[in-house]
Amino acid sequence: MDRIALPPDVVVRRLPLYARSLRYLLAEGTTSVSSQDLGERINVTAAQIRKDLSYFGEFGKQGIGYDVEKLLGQIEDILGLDQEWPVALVGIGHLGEAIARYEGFRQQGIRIAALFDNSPDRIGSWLVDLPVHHIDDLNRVVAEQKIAMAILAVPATRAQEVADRLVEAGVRALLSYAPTVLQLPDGIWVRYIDPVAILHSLTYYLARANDVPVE
Amino acid sequence: MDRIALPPDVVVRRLPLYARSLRYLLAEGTTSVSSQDLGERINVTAAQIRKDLSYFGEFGKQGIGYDVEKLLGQIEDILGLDQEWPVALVGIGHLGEAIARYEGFRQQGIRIAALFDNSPDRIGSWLVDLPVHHIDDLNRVVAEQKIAMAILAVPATRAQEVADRLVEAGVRALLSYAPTVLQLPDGIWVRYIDPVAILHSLTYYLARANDVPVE
DNA sequence: GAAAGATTGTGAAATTGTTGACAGCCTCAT
DNA sequence: ATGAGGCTGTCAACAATTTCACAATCTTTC
Repeated sequence: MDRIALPPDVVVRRLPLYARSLRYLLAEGTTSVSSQDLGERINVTAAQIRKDLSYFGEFGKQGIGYDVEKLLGQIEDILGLDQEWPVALVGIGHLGEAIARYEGFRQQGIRIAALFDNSPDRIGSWLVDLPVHHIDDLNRVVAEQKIAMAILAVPATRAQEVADRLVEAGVRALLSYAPTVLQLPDGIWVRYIDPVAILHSLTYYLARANDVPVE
Repeated sequence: MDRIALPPDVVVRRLPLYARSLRYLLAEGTTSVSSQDLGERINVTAAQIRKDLSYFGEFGKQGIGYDVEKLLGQIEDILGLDQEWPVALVGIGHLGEAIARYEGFRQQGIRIAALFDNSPDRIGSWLVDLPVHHIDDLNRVVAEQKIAMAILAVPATRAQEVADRLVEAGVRALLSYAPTVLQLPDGIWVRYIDPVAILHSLTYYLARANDVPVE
């Protein structure tokens, strides 16, 4: 059986950017786009786009390019965005609240489906039409709602413990905002969002900008 | 003149993680650590840590490892964290507010120094001891406070325009939360935080988890 | 309906990043 | 003092990723 090579993770991470750009193109009424044009919009080379897509099949037409709507649909299918994904949000502080209120998820196949916290002050309160559950209800709610993905917005000190409980409850993919690296079993996917680390990597270049004259 | 190779950007991005882990070790009272131990904490191989550090000098002792406090100080110096960096925050919606209120920045050399928005409702109001400026005051405030870095928390539709104005005002590094790729001149550093894109890359694996049996 | 122009998909080459492996050094125990 | 054990820094091998470059194919024009 002739199996195509599995796409590397870097490629999988770029697909959502392609999809996003195609959505903008579609909204602008553009019906067709070349790898060149698409690449210029997102600062990626045309060859890279073509190569990336080639991991999944053939989507373009020689001499023409890609049909925007069709390619978007195909990438969304690849990403599993033909269905809506219910997501648990754990940690309802300032950040958790901002995440819960963010409109951008729902429009893109992600539905914040359940909120959790451990503070008695917050449990039982409502936020954007959802009740805040105690974290002890994780197993039940995750099972009931068939939740496979979670967002962690808890303090670093609690992150590992919460992650363990999420995994035990059956969650298989995590997006953590906590500034700590989680130790998780195989088969669980994690990504991190860490603005402090990002800013620290930027200060490196700013601090050195004066040292390194353009020669 | 014997110049050492410039560190690749991947390496610069990892330094803040090393620094963060060293801070935890320091807080735990650990005085010395090997590349092996450090690596296990953050899921990075020992060889990678040693190689990464080698771009910047020699910091360890054979047979012993690294002095936690000293290495932390050295990495912070490399990253330019021996000084405090004032940062402009543009866009004071739910997200901007959560960012402004986040305590994690200040403790790590990043000071949210000025807030900007364009909504008359918000301008003039105060948030964590800072007034919200109109975005037209960008040039003045950025110059006055010697701001070199900014966080964008504006809608995607406004992001390019705001980024252009920031660059014109003299900002040289940007962290954008807007789901769009910015076009900026050379010499300006940008990083993106895009939770939707991240979740979409995770749905790929979840959607395929059933297809791909572990063989 | 033939030629010109555009653009894909893809092997091969080039580049970039990671890991292996070990000489050399340092400390501690005897 | 000397030997054993532990660990760094680095060169070289390896792996992953990106880019090149071009045959194949489609559309448009004349």
